[in-house]
Amino acid sequence: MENKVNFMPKHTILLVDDEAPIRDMLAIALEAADYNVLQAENAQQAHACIIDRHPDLVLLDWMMPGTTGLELLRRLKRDELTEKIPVIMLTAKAEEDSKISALDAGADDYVAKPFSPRELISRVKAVLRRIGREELKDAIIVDQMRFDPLSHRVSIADKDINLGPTEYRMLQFFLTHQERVYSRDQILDYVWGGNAYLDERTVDVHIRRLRKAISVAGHENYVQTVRGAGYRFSTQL
Amino acid sequence: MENKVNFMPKHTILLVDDEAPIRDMLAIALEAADYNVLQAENAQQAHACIIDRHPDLVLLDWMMPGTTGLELLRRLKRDELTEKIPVIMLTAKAEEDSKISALDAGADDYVAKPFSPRELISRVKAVLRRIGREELKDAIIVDQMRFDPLSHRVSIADKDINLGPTEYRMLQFFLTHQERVYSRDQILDYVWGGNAYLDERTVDVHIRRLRKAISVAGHENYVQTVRGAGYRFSTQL
DNA sequence: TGAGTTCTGTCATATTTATGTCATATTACC
DNA sequence: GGTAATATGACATAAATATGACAGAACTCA
Repeated sequence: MENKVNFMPKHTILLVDDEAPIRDMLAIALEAADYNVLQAENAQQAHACIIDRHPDLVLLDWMMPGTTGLELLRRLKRDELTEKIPVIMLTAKAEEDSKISALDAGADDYVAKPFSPRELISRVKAVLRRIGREELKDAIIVDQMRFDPLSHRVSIADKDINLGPTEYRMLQFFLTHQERVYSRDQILDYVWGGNAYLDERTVDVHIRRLRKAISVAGHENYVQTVRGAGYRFSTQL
Repeated sequence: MENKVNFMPKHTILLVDDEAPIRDMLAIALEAADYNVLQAENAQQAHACIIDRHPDLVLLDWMMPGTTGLELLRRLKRDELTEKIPVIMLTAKAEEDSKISALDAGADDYVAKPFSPRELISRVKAVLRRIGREELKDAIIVDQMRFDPLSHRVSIADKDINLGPTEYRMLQFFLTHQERVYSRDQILDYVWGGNAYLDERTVDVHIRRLRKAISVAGHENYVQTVRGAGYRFSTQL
């Protein structure tokens, strides 16, 4: 059955396990559940990948040669850049010890092998749901503009604004990353997701569409062009 | 002879315990008290069952091999989908510790073994009464529409509306979760129950059926399409 | 039991809306 | 004024959603 996804951000999941067959098996299951899957076979690769690609969730094997999963987990939670990325630990046995240390170290959940792909996916879903909830809960208000992720509504001066999906994501990105310039490249990465190979000029067009849409009471001026560098959302005009 | 249910639907109770004899004993008692009983012998089964069948209440044994009852309880309370399902913990000893952790973790009540079936059932009743009162029983009124779960009736402008079972559940879901977008996936989860392998487009069709059914005095406009995200029930047009 | 009815999920098709690219205009900066 | 960067409008195409039809399940009621 073709399960076409609507075009909401496919979630990206990084799978870290030293055994290739297990990785492949899980990757297939996850892809069937419509996630983007990245793979790493050791902690170094995994760390690089996390920095690089910002996966939405990490599935981390407990036992690995070299740096163990637990150490990687600790490292992730120590770094501000990565601490928010949810991690599900995969443990070989239902050892009380590992469970406790994993949760202590900040894992969001753990799954004891052997587990069924279905169970894993329902855990993944649950964690993403929970994280998503915490992150996007609050409405963001700037001047007269109200951005409400829960109801997926944007209004300015109490009047609803109609945004296309891309403009919506773009605005959300800007609102959560104000006062900072982003290159077209970065914007493509964040708003379109890592693997979109698009013309950089496309960003310009969507910037224009966004500006047009929020042109009420001068709110378009918050989306600022930074010549030679990119764009910035700033309340300082 | 089928004993026709009076207008109150039977409550469904999930019984989680690793010892089959105890499960059977309790199941008999609960069925005698006119509940539907589901059973699970470990946390995994239980979790799948909860996602799948949405029981009205869970009776959860404290000690089980593998994932313990407490962990399952925590997991349930962390996930929005399941956090509202009331849980009564069953513990082997009247340890103050477990009592406290259980209630801390969000259990609704606590019964120490050994207990009499009668006692258990009165606890179950009490919890259901409490929860039920908070949740299900009041009619919901939106504009001219009246949704009455007790009589299982929906009317608009005093005229009865005919809904299929799925549309009824969908409307109930929307009415209890207004002003918020839900993806097709989430709607499938909530309205159909966890593991329905259905095409996402099916949601569209039922949305259309629901809209058609409530197309009186413009009430269909409250069911709103949010392009790229899902659907929303909102009284703000 | 079986005929009649309602309900469901899936398709194929229509309709609406969004996307990305271009060609061209405009702007900022030297 | 010249040049490179950005803005803008138009447009073909792609994508998402709406709709109508249909066949098989499930349910009703003799």
